[in-house]
Amino acid sequence: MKVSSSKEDYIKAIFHLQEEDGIVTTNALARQLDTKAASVTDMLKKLKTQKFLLYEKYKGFRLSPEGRKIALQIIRKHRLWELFLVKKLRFGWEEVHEVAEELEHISSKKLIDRLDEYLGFPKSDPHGDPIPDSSGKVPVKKQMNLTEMKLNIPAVVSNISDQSTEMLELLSDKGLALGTKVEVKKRFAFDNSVELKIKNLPAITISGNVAKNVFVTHEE
Amino acid sequence: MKVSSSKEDYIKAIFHLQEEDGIVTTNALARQLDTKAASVTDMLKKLKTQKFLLYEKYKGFRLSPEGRKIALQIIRKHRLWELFLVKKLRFGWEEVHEVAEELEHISSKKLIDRLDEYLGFPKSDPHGDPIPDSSGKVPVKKQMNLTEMKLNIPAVVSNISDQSTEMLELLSDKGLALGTKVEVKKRFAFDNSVELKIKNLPAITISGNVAKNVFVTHEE
DNA sequence: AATTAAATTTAGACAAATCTAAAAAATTAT
DNA sequence: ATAATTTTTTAGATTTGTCTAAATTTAATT
Ligand SMILES: [Mn+2]
Ligand SMILES: [Mn+2]
Ligand SMILES: [Mn+2]
Ligand SMILES: [Mn+2]
Repeated sequence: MKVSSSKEDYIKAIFHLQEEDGIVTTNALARQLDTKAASVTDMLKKLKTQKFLLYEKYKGFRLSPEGRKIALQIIRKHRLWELFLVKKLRFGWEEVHEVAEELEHISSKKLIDRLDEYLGFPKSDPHGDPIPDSSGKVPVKKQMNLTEMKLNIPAVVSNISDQSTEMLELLSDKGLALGTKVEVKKRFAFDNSVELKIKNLPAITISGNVAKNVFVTHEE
Repeated sequence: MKVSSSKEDYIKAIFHLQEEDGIVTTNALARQLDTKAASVTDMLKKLKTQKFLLYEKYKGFRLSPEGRKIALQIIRKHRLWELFLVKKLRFGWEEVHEVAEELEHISSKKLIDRLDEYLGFPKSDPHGDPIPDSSGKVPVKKQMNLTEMKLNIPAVVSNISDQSTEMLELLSDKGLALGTKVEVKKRFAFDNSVELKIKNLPAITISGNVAKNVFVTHEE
């Protein structure tokens, strides 16, 4: 029972939207997959028939346990390939996604398990996202705030604990948001302030007060 | 101007049949690709429209220069991936073909050139077949099969043209593999069978049928 | 509650790749 | 040179994934 690349992409996108927003809509999925709402509806029906999806028209949908299992396998492959590209083939972390979008559909299970081993059973990909293991279990990713981060390690903003308008305005002005990739370049013990670098932007400095509310993930 | 996986497989198969037999027929192609003659004809028309093929119905066909260029790129990718699987992921040489059949369709040129570099710009794949370089040039290697070898000259097994499971099993049993050093000690004109000596092993005899599928070179 | 707007689904069409069955052309045998 | 056989091509369907335009359902406004 093989799943087409296209179906795999749908399943994966549903999984991600489900994680982020809790609920997934036809339009959101169409936007994500760069396709039309009508095409999405067509595919939802097929995925329902194959039991990857629980779906009742006009009422919404979500992945079945089967679907979830497939999503995690695709995500595992995607992230292992991304790491391979960065670690072994000297790709930049910002250019690997597109290639991994293709590589994730290679079907050999042995290949991906050997790749995992070759990379030393890594816990997270170049963007700091966790890599599900062979059985689909996802390692809990440890978050830390920017005053705790090691220097010069790529990290991704994963959580902002103070979500007051004032804080969000400040972060927005500095170019920091959820998902922003950032590296801590310097830390000043005097006041816990940190100097950050975001790609394509000049270096910025934020106070320790701000830094301790911005959580990031990384690893490996 | 992207070419579908299916078209790439057709182009590659035409290239191989062209090399082996000089001429390619609709039926031979159908057999090779495990499909039907009618499907082949359909595809030939499409490949002609895209100028990858010179084709006149009932008169036969052959790759255009453009088609040949694409074939060599696919073959390059196929063989580099095979070597990667064997050298880096500890796959056996007999199990890589199937996986490479998928990997060869990954489109990133940068990926394949980096892989080439990572593997040290190898000249041949795990089966001893030459790997075209980035520009499509194929390293020439003067090979001869064991029925043509002069007697008592050290040589190295460089290629095995029949890669069926049965053949590989036989060779494995006799102690013959890629890279094995051998000398032809006697040749029997009656049936083209040859007697071989491999270092540290008793002399062995193989039939002319087997011998003509085992190719050797002098250097490396 | 009625109207308007937005989201979702259906109807009908299309391109790609494949198939079966039948027709046409080329080969081989008589 | 005719007839029989093989090879190749066409005709017509099917499957998968996509699209546009129109219809339907749900949600938001007045
Ligand atoms: Mn993908
Ligand atoms: Mn990633
Ligand atoms: Mn292939
Ligand atoms: Mn090979």
